[in-house]
Order: sequence, then structure tokens, then C-alpha cells
Amino acid sequence: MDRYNFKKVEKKWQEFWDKNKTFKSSKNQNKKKFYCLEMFPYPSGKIHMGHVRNYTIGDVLARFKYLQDFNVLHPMGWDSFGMPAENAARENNLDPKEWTEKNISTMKTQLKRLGLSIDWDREISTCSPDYYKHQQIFFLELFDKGLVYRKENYVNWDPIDQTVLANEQVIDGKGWRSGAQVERKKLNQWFFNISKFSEQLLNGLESLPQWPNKVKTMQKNWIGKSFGCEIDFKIEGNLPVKSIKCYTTRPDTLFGFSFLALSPDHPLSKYFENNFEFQKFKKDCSKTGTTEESIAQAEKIGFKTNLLALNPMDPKMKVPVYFANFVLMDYGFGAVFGCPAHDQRDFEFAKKYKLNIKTVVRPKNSNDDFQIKDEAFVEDGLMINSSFLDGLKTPGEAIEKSIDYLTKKKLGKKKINFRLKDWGISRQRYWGCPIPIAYDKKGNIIKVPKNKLPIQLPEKINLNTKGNPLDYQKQWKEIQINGENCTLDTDTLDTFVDSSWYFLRFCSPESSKYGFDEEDIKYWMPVDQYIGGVEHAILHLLYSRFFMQALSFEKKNFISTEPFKGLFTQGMVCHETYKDENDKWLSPDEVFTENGKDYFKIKDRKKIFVGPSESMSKSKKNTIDPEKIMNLYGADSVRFFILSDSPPEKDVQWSEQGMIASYKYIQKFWILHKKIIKEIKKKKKKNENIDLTIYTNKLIEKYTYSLEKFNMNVLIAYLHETYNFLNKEIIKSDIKDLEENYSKILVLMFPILPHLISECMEDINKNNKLSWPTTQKKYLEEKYVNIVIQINGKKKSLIQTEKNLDEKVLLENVKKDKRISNLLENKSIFKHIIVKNKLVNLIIK
RNA sequence: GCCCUCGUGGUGAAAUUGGUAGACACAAAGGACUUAAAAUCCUUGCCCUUUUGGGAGUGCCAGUUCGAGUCUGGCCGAGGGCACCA
Repeated sequence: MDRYNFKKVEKKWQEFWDKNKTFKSSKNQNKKKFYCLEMFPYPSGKIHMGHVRNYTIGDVLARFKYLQDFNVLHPMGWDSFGMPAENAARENNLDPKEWTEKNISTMKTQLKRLGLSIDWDREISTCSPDYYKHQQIFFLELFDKGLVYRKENYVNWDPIDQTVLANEQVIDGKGWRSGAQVERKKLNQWFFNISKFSEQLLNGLESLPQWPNKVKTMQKNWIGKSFGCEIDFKIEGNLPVKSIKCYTTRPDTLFGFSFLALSPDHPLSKYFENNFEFQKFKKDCSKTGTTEESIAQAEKIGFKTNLLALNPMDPKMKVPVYFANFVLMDYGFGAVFGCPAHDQRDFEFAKKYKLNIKTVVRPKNSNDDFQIKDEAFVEDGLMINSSFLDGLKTPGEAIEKSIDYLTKKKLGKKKINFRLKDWGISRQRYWGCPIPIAYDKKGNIIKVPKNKLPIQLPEKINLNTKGNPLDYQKQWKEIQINGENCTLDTDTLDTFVDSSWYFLRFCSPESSKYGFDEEDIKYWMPVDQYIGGVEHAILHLLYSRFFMQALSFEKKNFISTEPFKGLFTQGMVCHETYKDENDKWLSPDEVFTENGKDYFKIKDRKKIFVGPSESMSKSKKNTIDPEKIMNLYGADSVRFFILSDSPPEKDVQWSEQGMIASYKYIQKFWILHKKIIKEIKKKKKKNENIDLTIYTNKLIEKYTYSLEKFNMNVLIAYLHETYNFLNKEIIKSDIKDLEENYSKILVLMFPILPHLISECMEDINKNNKLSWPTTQKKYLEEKYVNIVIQINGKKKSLIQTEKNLDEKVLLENVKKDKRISNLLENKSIFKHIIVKNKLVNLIIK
């Protein structure tokens, strides 16, 4: 018998789908729509296994929805702006555009080989002027709505390369190329006012039941709503400063106040600019870089001023004012009141500068003499040493009462605070969307008029310059606006902006007037199922949600301001790691094993070290190239395997054995298929085989259930089971309803193995219009059922009975069972529990 | 430190939501077919017993229940997230 030739078959069907535009989608008001979207890839060169997993999951769902007769939108595009293009271009003297386009073409071919049901007519690329033109229009719209503004912000600055570094380009506080100590530098940058929508973004999470709780929790924490109090501290000293504002969530601990700490960037720092010691202190702070993590790891340092802060609870209590490196300007008012006894950071700071530490909260199970010792006490407790607050429960009562007091005395007031910061969108790079803003000679901000959009990136420019390459483009920068000579902003937009609205563009990829067409949006949006990596749980998803808010702000033309109704985050693809005796990473191609335990280098047969399985990455060389695998085993096998071993939300372990098993499944299924076709075509009189019909109906039920729950690994198990069943039962005799049942089973398999099943379908009915099978109730209800018999809750036996058997008769049958009757000897049944058609539990003494 | 998630055979994992634990697959061992190998198929898989059987068992300890992998509390362990968030 012929082997299944996946190369021929897969090519045949991919060409068929292409030619017939099988997956082309258009609005159809008579049909229910389903918008299935996977996170679009960055065109880095070739697709990796993570893409294979992501797009296979999405494709199975999309094809399932096609079969359920939904009007499916399943598009694909390219997140094609970003640093790797610029880096690759610098390293190999290439043009980022050419590099990107070449990668897109390669990866598109690879995705097509996977057999995805994509409507390629909607393909978009964010680096295309057709796309970013609309983004520039959005930018100006948001500018008009007051949602874009300019302010100074710190960046990672590489003093040797004279360039701004991304956080990931800072390694151990040093520039990745130059190795120079990274400094903090202030730059004027553009911001989206995302914090304006803090409340909406937080509340919106409540309306997303089809999102993983994990992601919602992460976003909730990121937005970080807190209830606290704003306090005006009166200040005494030699500066023209009367008061300093602080935000606190613990006003109850004010009686333990022992210092006031300001961020080094606090406005008051201007009075110390000429102070040599302060300069030195600030320089020390700036060495730590801009990531919060690096600030976290730095030792706590401070600079003492001559100012004194008065305790609002008792103005006679005066404490010193410091600048401290652990206070962030971005949060609250850039000033905190220090209560060392009940905050660990304050405690460490107070220890270092020998400041007063006064305990004002005690644990519930101690007495009023309680004193904190080696660390701050931060748990719930009762107030002590705090005048009118003494004895109150804290937090809770004590916080409420202290806020009341401060409000009455007009020293403070209740305040809700969010920790969500505004989104800085300026990037000092070439390969991004130009910002449609220019400056006149006086430096005023001038919007680029719409008829001059898009501002296109200059092509084929020299990238081997220090700093931002666009700064050197003198001709390009010059622009005439209203007869005046202006200069373009040379920064480009954060690539997260590109991906914050691409799902809208997919609805109207051709619309030239505006980024999307409102009628299209009304029909297709929201995305019914969004699928991607959990690494985008916060930023990309939050920014996209913000974009919907911002675009509909003062407009309300969207059906929903939430872009993604359902979200699924898939796990990573992992592989063992290998290292040689010199601690160098080895790729799986470079090693071999004979017993599955000990691994050796192919080159010199030296033993190597096997590390833990980790997510595939180029740096660890533990990647498997999907193209190579597809050449060896075909697309259907890869699709089958990538779903088989683990539930999609968990990490999956790549296994060559598992891959081969998937390949074998397809081969043996093909052989079985040919046998079944032969059976179907026989003209003999056929026998009734109710078992097959029952099996098929049950399969349809549980298969659909698991698919809807995204339990794709279970689907694979069912397919194995189905093969085993068919292989055993069917060939035995001529069966009447074979064709009908078998074609239903094939439809179930279609989303996972589209090429193989298309080929199989051709043997049954060439012009079959496939649709998802439904079940017939009468075949799901069985005549006989298995009843578990328990004694004192433990399984002892199993009997088969008629369904819905009378309880008395059932109990008679149970007692007749040999094993049970043995166990019942000399015992009396003192209670029985019957779960209908399932179980009998006898309680005996 | 805070928040979240998860602990089931040698391995990846199922378990229709409180009712037969280990489906399905990988690996291993034994066997069948073969001159042989490959391929394919079958059996086994914790403890006691020659067998028939019996027992234990879902990280650990309690609890609720006729019955717990599933629910509750405590502990232990692993993984993930975090922006020192005042």
C-alpha cells in the first residue's frame, strides 16, 4: 500500500486554498461573526516553535469556527518596526527595510507551509507608510483631545555611543556595546496620558470573564489603585518653602514619624544645585540607571537638608528632611514621610542615619510595651504611643480616624492614588513611525497638517552614526508648514503604539481615508478570541485597551471599548540544554545519545552536560527549526505534535520521540483510511453496528466540549483512542453506517490535520461542504450502564445493569455479586447511597 | 517582602467539576511474527500473595462528607509576576 506522501498532499491543498481564496472573509450580516486573532509576529528572520504553537492553536480554533458556520475573520500581519532591524542593519551594513521585507517573505512562506487558514488579503505590515500614516493621524487626534503631551523624562544614556539605551540593552548597569557605565539623562519626550483612564482600565477588567484571572490580576496590580491620604507637612528652615505634600496609605502611623524623604528629582532639589555634596549624592543616585529594579538593588542613601518638617499630629514634633534615593518622583508627590518602625525601607534608612525609631503599632497578642527590634512591624495590630489613636485597630479604624482628624484641621485629605504611569512613546531610533510634529524657529510645537502625511522615513540612510540617525538627516528634517520653515521631531514612536490598533486595521485593511471604517468595526470588533504569549500580559494588552479608550474618547462610536473579548495565553516550547566541557552551549544537532541518559558531542564523542529544559532561545542554542521539522515530517505532524503533550496554557517539552509518534500516527491513519474506504465501497449486504454510532456520537460530544475548553491535548488523546477503536472494531465485519460515521469523525479531525483530512475527504465525496457534526440524543443514552459498588466508600466491584433500574432490583443485583456477597457475610447493611446509573455505596458494620 | 499559579506513575499528562484515579502518549522490560534486523502487534508497570485475591496510593498533616486528586484550614516544595508603590 502507498505511504502517505505529505509533501505532495500538503502542497496540493495549500495551493488549492490559495487559488480558491478559501479563507477570504467579508462582512455578512446574516451570519454570526467570529474574529480569531493571534498576536502578530515580529519578522526576525524565520518562524520559531513558539510561533508554530501559537498559530496552530489559533488555526484549530478558526477552522472549528468555520465548520460551525461562523463568518470567521482570521488575519495575519507583521509587527515590523523595531530595534532588531536596526541592529542587524548596523552589523551587516544592510538596509532595515530590505532586511525586514526579506524576513517577511521568508516567514510568510513558512506560515503558509503550516497550512494556516489565514485571509492573506488582509495582510498588513506596520512599517508600511499605508499603515503608519493612520497612526500619525491618530497621534494628532489624541493630541487634539489633550491625551498627548510633552515632558522631561529620564532615559538610559550611553556616554560613549552617545545614544539612548533600552532597558534590555543595559546589562549590569553597562551599555551592551560600549560597556560604558550607563547614566541617567533627562530628555524631552512625548507621553500618552494613559493614567487619565486608570479607573476605566481597572473597571473594564470586570467585564472580561473570558480572560485568564492571572492576566487580570497582573493588570490590576500594575494599575495599582490605593486608598490613602494626602498630607501637607509644614516646613521650617532657611529656604522659601512653607510646606511639602506627601501621599501615604498609612496616616495612622504619623506618631512614629521620624524623617521626611524627598526624591532626588523633587522640585526642591533646585535649591541644592550649587551644593557640591548634593551634586555628588545625585550623581551617585544617577549611576543606578532608570530601571526600578536597579534602584531596588542599590544601597539606601540620603542627603540631609537643614529643613525640619512638623508633625501634623503634634507640631512640637519636628523631624529632619532628607533627599533619599529610594523615593520615586513618579509616584505620589515624590515625597514620603518616614515611619521606620512600620516600614522596612524607612527602617533601613533610619538605622543608617541613626534616626529615631518609635513603635506605634503592636501585634494583637502583645502588650503596650511592645518594641520593634531587627525589622519593621508591618502587620495588622493595635495602636500604641499615638495619643487619640491608642487602642484602635489598624489598618482600618485608625486610618479612618487619622484622616478625619487631618481633614478637620485642614492639614490633609483622603486621596485615591494610582501607580499607573503615563506611557512614554518617544524613541531615539530610526526604524519606527515618525512623529508628525515639527518645531518652528522659536521651538513652538507645530502639528504637521494632514495633507503632508504620512511623514515617511528616509530610506537608505547611514546608520553608523552616534545617537539618533534621523538627527543627521538635514534635508528630511526640514518642512514648510504655513509658509514657515520648521524642523521635524526626529524621535520615532514606541513600537507598542503600532501594535495597539492593528486589530482594528485588520477589519478595514484597505481603508485609505482613515485607519479603519466604522461599519467594519461595528461588524467585526471585538476580537472574539485573542491568542498569544503571556509575556504581553501587561503592556501590549493594557496599551491596546487604552487605545480603544482614547480613540472613542469624546466620540463613543465603538460598540465596546474592550478590544479583546476572549484572551488565551499559551505556554512556551521548551527543550533540554547542552553544554560542553568549556561551558559552551551546544545545539541539539551537535549532540547524540544512545541510552537517553548520557549525551555526547558528535564531533569528538566527548561527554557533555545536560541542563534543565528551558524555553527555546537562540542564546542557549536549544532551538528546533520548524522548517527542518516540516521537511522531515510535514505540517500536519508538527501541528499534531505541538498540541499533543501538554495543555496549551502550560509549557510544552519538545521531544523528538513525540514528534516521530505524531508522524507515525498520520502514516497509520492513512493505511486505516484506505481500508475503511475499501469497506465502504464493498457492495455486500452490511450489518448493523450500533457500537460505532454510539462511539461516534459520544466522541462528537466530548471532543466538542474539550475543544471549546481549549483542552487541545485531550483532543489528541481522543484521536489516538479513535484510531484504536476503528482499527479494532471496523475491519471485523461489514458495517452499515460506516460512511456516515466515518465522515463525521473526519470532520472532527479536520481542524488539526487539514491537509490529511482534505485528502481523505476526497475519497468519500469530492465536493463535500463540511460542517461540524451534531449528536443524536438516542445514541448518547445507553441501554446498559456500569455501576460501581462501594463498601464504606471504597470501590469493591463493578456490575453492568440496565439503565434506570429500579432501586430495589438494583440492590438485589448488587448483593448477588460474588465479591460483594463474600464481603457481606456476617455483616449488616446499615445504610446505602445510590447515585443513579453510576454508583451504589453500602455502609456496613 | 508582596501578589498569583501549580504539586497525580520512570516521563508528559487525563479525570465531563464531590462518585471506577492514572485515559492517551513517550520511555523501559518481557513476548509474538521474522534466518536476522527494521516495522508492526500483545503483555507488564506500587506493595503482599505461586494463583485466586488483598492492601496502600494524587506533596505532608488535619477537617467536612456515605464518598475528596477535586471543598476548607495549616504546613512543605516548585514555578511565574512585581515599578522599594509610601
